[in-house]
Amino acid sequence: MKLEQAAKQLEALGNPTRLNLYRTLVRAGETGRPVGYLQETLGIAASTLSHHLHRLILTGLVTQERQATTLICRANYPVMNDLLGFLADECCADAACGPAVGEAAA
Amino acid sequence: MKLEQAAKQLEALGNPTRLNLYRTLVRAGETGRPVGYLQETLGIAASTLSHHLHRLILTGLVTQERQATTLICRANYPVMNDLLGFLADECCADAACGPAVGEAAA
DNA sequence: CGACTAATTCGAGAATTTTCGAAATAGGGT
DNA sequence: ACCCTATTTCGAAAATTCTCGAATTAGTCG
Repeated sequence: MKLEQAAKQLEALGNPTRLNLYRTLVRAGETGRPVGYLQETLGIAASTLSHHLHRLILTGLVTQERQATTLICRANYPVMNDLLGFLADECCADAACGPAVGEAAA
Repeated sequence: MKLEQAAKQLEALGNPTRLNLYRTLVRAGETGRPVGYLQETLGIAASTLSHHLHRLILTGLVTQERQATTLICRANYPVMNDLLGFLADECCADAACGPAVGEAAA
């Protein structure tokens, strides 16, 4: 069920620490960021970061790739777009949303 | 701080029951839905619904308006769009997102 | 192979969330 | 004014989350 998955992803993003973490990765782009760098940047315990990272990975929002001794984390853009699509999905079905559907005129 | 607010809204949507509730309202559009209708549709205790509704209202995602004896609930589209904007914000700053930014070529 | 660094897992306590039923409140119509 | 229905608030139990430090695992480089 798609709703369950979307809820899991939203929940994953619905924590200040994790949202901050995720945004850092989104900004980093394809380059990604090593776990250690994130730990210093965010200023949280390594175990706490690992926990949050794990949650983001479980939902598919973040991926990891080994590069020598460090793990590079990256935002998974397609998954994010999917989620955005899900949210925007039924929106505008009744106007009052964006200026691109029915134009109910002002 | 915007991030805190976004996290609160995402957290509000990050619960299956609430996401379901919210989507129902999004689909309903400007018409909105009475609390009682939602309660029957979702099949949860009235007090539980009230609690979830309260959270969505606190974050600004949902609004209520009295209509005689019933309360009409509506999705707050502008707030949702704001949230979507926040998420999509720094995305695409590094390509790999949509087919419309940098085209880093394969 | 040995040692060193990077990161995760374990264990645990405090705080928050989720859910419900019962009781209280709110507002309107008769 | 009174009652009736719609909704919220109260109180409370079970489950989950968040955070940390200590110990462990993973993998690389010499």
